[in-house]
Amino acid sequence: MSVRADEGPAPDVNRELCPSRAILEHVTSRWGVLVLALLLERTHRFSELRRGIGGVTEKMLAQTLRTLERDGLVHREAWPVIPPRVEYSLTPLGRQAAAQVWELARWTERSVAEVEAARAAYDEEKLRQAPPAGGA
Amino acid sequence: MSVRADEGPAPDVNRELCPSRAILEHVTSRWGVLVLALLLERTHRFSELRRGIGGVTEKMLAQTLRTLERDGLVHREAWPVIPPRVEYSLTPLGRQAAAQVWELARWTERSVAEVEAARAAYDEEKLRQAPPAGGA
DNA sequence: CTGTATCCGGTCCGATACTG
DNA sequence: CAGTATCGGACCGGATACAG
Repeated sequence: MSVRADEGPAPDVNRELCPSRAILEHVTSRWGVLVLALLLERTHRFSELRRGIGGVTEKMLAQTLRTLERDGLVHREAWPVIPPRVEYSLTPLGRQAAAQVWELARWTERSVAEVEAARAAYDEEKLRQAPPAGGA
Repeated sequence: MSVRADEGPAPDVNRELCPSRAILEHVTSRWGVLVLALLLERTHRFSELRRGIGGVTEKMLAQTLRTLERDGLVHREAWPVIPPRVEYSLTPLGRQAAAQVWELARWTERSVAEVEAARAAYDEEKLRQAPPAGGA
């Protein structure tokens, strides 16, 4: 089984300065993932996102939304009313991104138990190899 | 169209302390992505990975490899010979992870042009809205 | 309600030197 | 060849205060 089927020459994975690095970091950023996931369901207001994501500060949410908006993944629509009303939604490109990170997030969720088991085994093995004097 | 078809209640996207967050950051980390991509092709030695990934320091490569190994994604095999020989490969779980991040990386590569166009449009719009005095 | 500006502590990461 | 130890700067991100 090869993931790299005949789908072209593939990304320039060896280029650390590749522009796709920035995009990847935006969509997989701590709050970026959660924002995309929420917007995948439906349009949300700023405060709805804030409540929907526990623990995010206004600064980071605004910053995350700006970045995703600038990348053309999120659409921002503001009504000139008092109090202000701003709604965020996904662009078509953003829906693609959200779908990808969503799949990755789902894989991660599915694998949590297996990963934690691997960590426990790794840590125990390290302990056996490095007994703290008197381990005999 | 909904990405969230009937596939269960979905990940706890609203839990920022979710253990899957750490896993996600490991596999999408700067060097993690590149390591997984290279190992997706075949087994590599430490120095091969170092050369294959331009710009990575020994420290970061070793750190990345150990993290992925501890998570059960990468298998490390060392021969007790002089000079030392260590080979890294993907575990079955690691192959799943690599496939996912590979897909995401490919989407990112495909979207670079569109994203950059969006950025240019965004920046120009911002300039038009914030003329630096005398813009008329 | 929807943001922006500032301060500041923690963390990451690169450079360097050293070890088995 | 395959790492580890340490240091120091850069940057991320949280808290707070303030603005439209």
